[in-house]
Amino acid sequence: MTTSESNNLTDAQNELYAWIKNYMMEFQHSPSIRQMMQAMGLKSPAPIQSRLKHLQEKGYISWQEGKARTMQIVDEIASKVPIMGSVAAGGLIETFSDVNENLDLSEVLQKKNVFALTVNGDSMIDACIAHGDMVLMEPIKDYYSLRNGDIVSALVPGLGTTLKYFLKKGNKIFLEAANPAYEPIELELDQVIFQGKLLAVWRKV
Amino acid sequence: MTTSESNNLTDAQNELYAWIKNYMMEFQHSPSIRQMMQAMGLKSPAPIQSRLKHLQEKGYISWQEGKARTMQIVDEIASKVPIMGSVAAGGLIETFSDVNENLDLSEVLQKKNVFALTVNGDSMIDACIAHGDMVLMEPIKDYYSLRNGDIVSALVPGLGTTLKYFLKKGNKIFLEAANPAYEPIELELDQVIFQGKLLAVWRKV
DNA sequence: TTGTCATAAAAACATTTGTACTCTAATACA
DNA sequence: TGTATTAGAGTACAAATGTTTTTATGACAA
Repeated sequence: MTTSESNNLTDAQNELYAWIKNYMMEFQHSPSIRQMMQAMGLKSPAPIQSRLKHLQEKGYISWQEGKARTMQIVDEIASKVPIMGSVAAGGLIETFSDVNENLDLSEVLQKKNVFALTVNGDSMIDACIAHGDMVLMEPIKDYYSLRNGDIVSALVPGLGTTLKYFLKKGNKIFLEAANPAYEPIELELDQVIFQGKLLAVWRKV
Repeated sequence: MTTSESNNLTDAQNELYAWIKNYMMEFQHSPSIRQMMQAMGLKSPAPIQSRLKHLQEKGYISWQEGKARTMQIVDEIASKVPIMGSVAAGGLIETFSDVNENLDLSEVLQKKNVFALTVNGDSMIDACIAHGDMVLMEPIKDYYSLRNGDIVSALVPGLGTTLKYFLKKGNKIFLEAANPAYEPIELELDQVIFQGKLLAVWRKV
């Protein structure tokens, strides 16, 4: 039994596990044993079964016995992460409690036609949106669904696309930065195209 | 053909589609036709076949012909979002280009044992981590893997868990806030337990 | 060597499962 | 009212697939 990784899997098991995760991520369903057989360069399904059994015993995967392509990756996969509690950023009071909630990122991603934009510049820095952040946006179906204070990406012809607070006063529209160094932009409704409304911010360190 | 939703599906198709999405989200694999049949309260697979065909024709799902449980939801599901370009937050220069990259949140989530914490307070505000944000953390296997400048969640016995910059100077460890209003905490190595290292920040609006 | 263990191949088997076909009931429409 | 269309039930079938069994091979320790 040769192991090279720091987990408790053999090389063969590791290779299979990695392949499975990849396949399932790409195709949204489980591969069949014969597919895995081919991918691993084997000529019989038996070795795969054995490896799968080990992976299952060690808690990496599970499946419904006798049912085709019913594997599951046991890991909290995809978009759910356990919330372990809260950290004080200041007060130093809270402690790790084993709250068993999950942060579900897919909640946001499931909306129709969500798209992402890379943030360029620091005009929204006071809203804690920094240069390099990814903002997840929802297409704006209806101008009237916008509320004062929403953060929107707006296309101002001749100027480009910008991320700003939306503010409506009477017939005027103001695009305000969250950084006092930038002046608000005053516009008529027909001078601006609203592309999206901010749903979430994502920053990878 | 009775439709009630705003999309172009019949009620029956809508119900099935919703059920499928749910099933696949929960089990990480495709249901079989007979499972759908039961879930829809039908006694024959034919109607499901027909509904699936319609869902496929309208671009909602796809599958590999003849292969069991190989459905896919066509939507950008789960953790990938198309990156539509960049927005100026300041300069007003960039324009929507149809860059065809994807923001892949799962890249971070795939790491082992990632967990999330709710941020309490404003001591990291200058690092653009605000009260209420969720921080995604990676467990720290090895103290020596920490680099100066990493953001860590640390348990200081008697004080609690806190989110701070990690800084090591000689034998001393400093936990520094990203807010000048807070004093750095000076500690010995054995006075602190490092729980996690910051991978990403998530803020839902 | 000998025996044990794990892995791989090969073949066979039973079940699950997608698909196709026919028939009936319900519905829509002229 | 009658006809066309659609949805559902029932059945049958072939392919895909998980599972089992038997045998062979190589590594390793006694």
